[in-house]
Amino acid sequence: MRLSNYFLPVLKENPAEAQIVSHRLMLRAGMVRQSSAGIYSWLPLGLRVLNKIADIVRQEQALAGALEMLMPTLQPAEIWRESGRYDDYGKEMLRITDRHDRDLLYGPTNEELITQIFRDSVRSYKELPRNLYHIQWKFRDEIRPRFGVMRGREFLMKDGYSFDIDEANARRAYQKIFVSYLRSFKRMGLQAIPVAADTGPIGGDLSHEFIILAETGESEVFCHSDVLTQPVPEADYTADLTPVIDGYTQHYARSDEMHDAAKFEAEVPEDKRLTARGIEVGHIFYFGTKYSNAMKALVTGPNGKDVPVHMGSYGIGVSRLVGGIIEACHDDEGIVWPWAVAPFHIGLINLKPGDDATDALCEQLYQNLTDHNLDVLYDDRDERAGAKFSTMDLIGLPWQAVIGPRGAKAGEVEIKNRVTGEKQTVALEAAIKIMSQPPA
RNA sequence: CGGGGCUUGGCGCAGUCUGGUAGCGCACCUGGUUUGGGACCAGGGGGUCGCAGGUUCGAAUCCUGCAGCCCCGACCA
Repeated sequence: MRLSNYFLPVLKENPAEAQIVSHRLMLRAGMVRQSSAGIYSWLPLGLRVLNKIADIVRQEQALAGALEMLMPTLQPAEIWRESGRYDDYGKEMLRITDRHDRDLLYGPTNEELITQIFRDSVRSYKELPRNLYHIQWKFRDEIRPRFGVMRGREFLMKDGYSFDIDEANARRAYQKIFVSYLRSFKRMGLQAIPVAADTGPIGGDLSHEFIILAETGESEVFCHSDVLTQPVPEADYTADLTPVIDGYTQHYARSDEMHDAAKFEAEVPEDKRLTARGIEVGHIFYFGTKYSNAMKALVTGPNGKDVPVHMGSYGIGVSRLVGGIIEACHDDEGIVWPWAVAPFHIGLINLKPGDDATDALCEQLYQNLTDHNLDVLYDDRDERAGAKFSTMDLIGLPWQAVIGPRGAKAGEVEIKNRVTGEKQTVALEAAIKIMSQPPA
């Protein structure tokens, strides 16, 4: 992509309304614009990151056997009355009336709708297990939206739902998603800590929040530091996952909501106690037959009797992750994107557009990198060098490639590692080779 | 919803106390000089001061009401 053709409205100064770093940087880097409180437009650069995160989620969901679908944002009130949540949900739910005076709502989550779809289509245990998910915009009319996209009212969420014949099978479905979440966050360059979460009226041990560490996080995490060194498993979903899950869950790990100081001190040796702040980016739980009972989602079992299906639901805050990743990955100059979610891999800076040799070498490198399936943002604008450097640092692409008249004459490219700031001057071919890989 | 703060060109702000008809920096446009870390000079365009009402000869400034946004708390991916 040529920057001269792109829409990248960067801000030199910090917008007054943005208090936390990810919000400031997202506005400054031209990723989002606020529409109203907690509601954002995603500009081209921001949308690229959002899509990269969603694609990682998609790939990992597919490996775990989940199927993508797409449900609408607007749902009829009736099914929520069936489950009993229409009244329970309160003011957080945005209610809408159409021209025929029918009650609709902008979905804050999709248990009811997926349960309706499932019950209308599945009759036999032989069609189980199933795991269906979608990535769709949600709306929760938060009392106080804040922190940019981290706590928006409208947000993009991957939400998945599993259907099984009994609790034992549901537990297995839960484990698969547990593993897929560990893998997904890892691929995004994040260290996620699964912490025990409140299971509500269902009880049991099958609810976990996934929290990434960040200074500005809203949650406080208390855990055994060995949780941080647990291996992220291979995507082998035919294996017994229990040992992997136990590796994580055998140690104390809780957020402030569930924290038990006495238990923490009793179970965790002093030198292993980790207390840190974090951001909740995922939440999974098993809720048994809560919705299948209320909404009569029954299947006929092997014995010929109808039984309600056992369900679980699994959420990842896709739009929140954009902010979360920035909270975890930035420095004084701007964002420092992990390779896997970077909007572009490489920022190519032409220091002197109009200079024939410089233009030619830039074009050549741009073409070669693109041919290697790398995403390149080529700054071909007629701007001063300093402005280009600052913009590139701000938007945080993993590699910067700088070509000016000096280098063009020698056929050399200066490449900069955005993570370390380290620069080296190399020949064209070597530059391509180096920048094909994530910076160390 | 409770507490606090803010609202003046695209962005960041001053002016409000002590009413006199709007200013600064950045950005933008034109010309020139510059050109490896957010250039310089000259010229120029753009706001009636969140909205509504009131007081006054006169309101960004005083009064009343409303709205939006931000921060702290209770709630959430």
